[in-house]
Amino acid sequence: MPRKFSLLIPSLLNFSPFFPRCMTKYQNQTRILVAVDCVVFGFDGQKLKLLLIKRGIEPERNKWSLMGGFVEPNESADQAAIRILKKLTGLEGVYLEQFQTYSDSERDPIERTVSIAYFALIDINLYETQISEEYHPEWFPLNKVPDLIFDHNQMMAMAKEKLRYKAALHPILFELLPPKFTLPLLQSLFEDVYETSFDKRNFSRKILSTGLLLKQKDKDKENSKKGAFYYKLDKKHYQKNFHKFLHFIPNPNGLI
Amino acid sequence: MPRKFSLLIPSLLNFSPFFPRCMTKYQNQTRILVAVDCVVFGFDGQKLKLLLIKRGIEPERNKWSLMGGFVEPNESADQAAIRILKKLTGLEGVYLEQFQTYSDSERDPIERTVSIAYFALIDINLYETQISEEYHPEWFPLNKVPDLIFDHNQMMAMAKEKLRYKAALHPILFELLPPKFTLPLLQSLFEDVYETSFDKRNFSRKILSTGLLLKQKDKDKENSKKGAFYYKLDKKHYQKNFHKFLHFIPNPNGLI
DNA sequence: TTAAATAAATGTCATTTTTACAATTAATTT
DNA sequence: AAATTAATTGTAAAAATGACATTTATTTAA
Repeated sequence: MPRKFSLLIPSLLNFSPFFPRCMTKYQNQTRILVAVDCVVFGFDGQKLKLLLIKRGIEPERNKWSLMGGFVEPNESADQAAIRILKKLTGLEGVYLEQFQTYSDSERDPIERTVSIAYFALIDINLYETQISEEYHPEWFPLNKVPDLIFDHNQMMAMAKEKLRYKAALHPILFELLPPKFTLPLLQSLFEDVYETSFDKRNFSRKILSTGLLLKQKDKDKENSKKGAFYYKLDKKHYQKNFHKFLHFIPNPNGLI
Repeated sequence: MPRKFSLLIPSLLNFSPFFPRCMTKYQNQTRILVAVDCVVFGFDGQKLKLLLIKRGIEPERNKWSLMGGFVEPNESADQAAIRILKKLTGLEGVYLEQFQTYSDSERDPIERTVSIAYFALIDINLYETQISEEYHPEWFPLNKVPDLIFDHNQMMAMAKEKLRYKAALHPILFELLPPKFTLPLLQSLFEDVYETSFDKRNFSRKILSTGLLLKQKDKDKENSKKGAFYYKLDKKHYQKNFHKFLHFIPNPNGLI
């Protein structure tokens, strides 16, 4: 005969005014530290990069890690992730998505901690280094990410996988670009994310057929003689169609 | 100047043998109850259904809820979900997927609890009622699910969404069927999941083109005069191609 | 036994989407 | 004015999709 679930048995004793305040209402249950960790992606025009911080203290001194922190008493994990991301990058309103919760009982050697992992996509141009010098953050290209603490390697690998998966179907990679961008830049971003190359003609046809982009009248003249037209996201169309399957990568098998 | 993250500051005091055992190593942090909740799907041949349990005690007595329980000291959330699912259904080795962690500080009125939500797909034929009579479980068709406790309505809605999303791209709905099934049965499952109807010819062409199904020599004679051939999953092909995009639902927009 | 009824199985054509592939254009540099 | 560079654009074949009806196997009723 299985034990009843404790979830179903809150202690009625707690309603007594004489009951010590430090006792909580579900009895005989283990309370666990809950943290969030953020896998922060950025794109510098050449490579997809990850923002990491360096631990200044023991244990694991000088090892790199994802940016994280504990969930505080009156905030949700989403709010904690937003707070932590702001602390690291100075940015608010960035694309942030919860992708997996890590709960192995041994994952943090100091004390058991459940970590709710998020990935963030930021416009790297808006990132200002000085804001978080305290944490010695650095950007690493994905193929040069150092060994990370705890299970952060695994988190990073899964975040990358989720990014590839989602970007094949939904217009999330635009979150990594500045408000005005060119098609060649967009293509190089996709190519770096999927570690492959696409045919220019097919790529632009696919992208433009979504109707998400508005061609601008001015060009980027920095990167070529001819110059490439800028595009902007059609914000309304973008928000409306974000959750639709857009199939940016028609046949992503083998790439994901 | 922002405070340092506590994650980075484990207390060295803990290494002292004189330090009280009840103190933990990350100081001044709030520990929180961590639970898992399972959204259990089954298909009875007609309708997609959800397995719910009825609370026998206050508060929220007589209200329905998802099956859940606290994560225990030496288990991961995955292990907790497996344990709880076995307690409810008697089944092991079922398809189980973590889909979202709910952490609103007010989500459980008794005491703050973070819940890691899973959805499970089971072959309803293997489910044996008597195993968990303790919880008064019942199957509900998706359109007749009663009001649930806490944020379980939200969990259920998101689980349904994730199921639809994933089933459009990957062969997960087979997990709801017995080892031998007919194409008409499979189609009625897809139709119920997406609340729509598909053309028989196009549906079977699409399904068979994946190469996942092996036609059997015998027929199901229960549901029609002519009888419909049984199919089985090609296990090797299934495992190999599970994560590929198979596009079962070619244009799922509007359905998801 | 024959006919009627039922649901399963199957095929084709038009349309759309995808893939593969190369020439032209705009601007700068020599 | 010619050469260079990278952006822009088009087309045809192949594959996938969507729309649509007839044939087949079997049981039941006449």
